[in-house]
Amino acid sequence: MAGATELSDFARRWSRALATLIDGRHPSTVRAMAELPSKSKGFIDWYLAVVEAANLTDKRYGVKGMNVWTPYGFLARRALDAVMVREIEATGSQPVEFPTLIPQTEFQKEKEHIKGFDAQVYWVTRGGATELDVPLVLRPTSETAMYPIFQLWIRSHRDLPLNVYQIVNTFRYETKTTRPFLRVREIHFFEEHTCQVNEAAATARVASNLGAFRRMADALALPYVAIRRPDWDKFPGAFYSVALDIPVGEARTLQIGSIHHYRENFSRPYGIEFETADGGKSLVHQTTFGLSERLLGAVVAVHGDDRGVVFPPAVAPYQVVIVPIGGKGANAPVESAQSLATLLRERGIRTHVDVSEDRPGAKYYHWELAGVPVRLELGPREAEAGTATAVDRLGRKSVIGPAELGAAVERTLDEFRGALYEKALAEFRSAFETARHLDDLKATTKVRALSWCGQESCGHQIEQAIDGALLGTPEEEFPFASGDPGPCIACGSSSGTRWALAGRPL
RNA sequence: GGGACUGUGGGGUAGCUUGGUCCAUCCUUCGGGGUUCGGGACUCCGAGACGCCAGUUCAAAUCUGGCCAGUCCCA
Repeated sequence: MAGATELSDFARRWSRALATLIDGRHPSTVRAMAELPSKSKGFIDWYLAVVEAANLTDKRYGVKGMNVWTPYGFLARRALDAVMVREIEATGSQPVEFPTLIPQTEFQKEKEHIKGFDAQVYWVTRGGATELDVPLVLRPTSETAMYPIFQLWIRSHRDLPLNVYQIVNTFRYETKTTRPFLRVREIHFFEEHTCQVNEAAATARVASNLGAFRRMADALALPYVAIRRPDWDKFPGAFYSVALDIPVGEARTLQIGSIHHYRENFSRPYGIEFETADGGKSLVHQTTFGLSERLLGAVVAVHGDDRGVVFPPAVAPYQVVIVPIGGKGANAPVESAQSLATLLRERGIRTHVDVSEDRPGAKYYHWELAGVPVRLELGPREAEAGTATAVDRLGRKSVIGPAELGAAVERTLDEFRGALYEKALAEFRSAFETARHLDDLKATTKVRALSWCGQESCGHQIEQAIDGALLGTPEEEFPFASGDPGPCIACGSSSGTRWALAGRPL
């Protein structure tokens, strides 16, 4: 009984939310207004409150790790998808979509891979009342779905490279605590899979992916570090893995993406072979590149503040909100606001006019919580003069117009993205510190750059000391890891040492 | 997998120790009216909850058991 009531209430709420989207009223509802905890006082409490208060997600769905994408959250996700699609297609990748279910027989072909995922796959074992002869896996990732087909698609070196990606939902039975966007059981997953003619070409594809990610992260104003994971922490079945990590919250790190070089590890069991130019046979070398809604969580975690979410323009559901202001006998200039919105939309700027009954101050708080990059205030006199007051989400105020309003708004958005990046970069830099002794790692509040000889036993000593993980060795230039690293922090040996990073993954 | 804890309107809570004063408190939210509008206005009216099932009892939000859901710690 209670269940039925909840469901209809739920349905009512969301049909109302969708209606507000369509008719241009608030798509998000401010919840827990006065009770946003402070980000500095407890990162995870703040994070959970913010994603709900800004109405990016509804986590009341009754299955652990599976949350509802609200209209507002979905718009952000769609914008994020657009960034990923734009950048990956710019590197010559094409969209595909493979089925959700994978036969056990295919899933088992690469033995490291299955060992790595066995504990966290969902199984489909029945169709109706019939037990399936071959149980089906709900894809945790799509190697084993795609590669039998790649084997059919690829016959000659002229079929290479094969660069394809898909954005689909994948499933992992997480046993740890789940968090909206950061750790979920139904993952909104971007995965590129490529087949290359040889190892060097695959290595070049990894580099190309790093470039694509650089551009995605720029759009999101997210500083990050690319790290080659130690052997014991690479993707199951990979030759090597490069992770994209950011520091987050209280001395934690978050992996926001990964790029893997498989060499022939999968093409061998799946028989992905081609005829070379000289008539021989050769196995393809494969790579993958994975991202997810964690990027959205990272955007919230990195840019958000005590007032709420802060969206970089690229993923903001609304890039500009116009607040018409009346008073002292004058009506709010709604018409002017609407025509300004039309002008901005014609330039491709996602614009919303807030014509709700709230007072202006309440609207400001609302849209700040929702993370809108730029607010345009439009009073009666401004409407007459053709100007507007622009305030960005970092609180920087300027008067724009009367000429070139559209261009001025574009510039404001762009400068906002730049300022957001600078702010994030300053915090990013202060999250790292060099460590010279194992003792430096104890109770650290920083991600540590340190010297490591490459031996696994030393790696584990480091992990124990920091109560976290040896993240690996920087794959790209990194300010805290340049010059001679000195002797290994664990064994003191000076031979073969490299800079490495250690931290505590969230 | 082992252990601990927690479930009260949409969100956050008071009440639980010591059963009755509770047709359940306060804040927020939601619907409606008036008034207001350059940083969370005010006011009036209205809506909305004891996770589920059993048990103890004259009487259960409160005690007991089971289930479900969630959180944290350990492996």
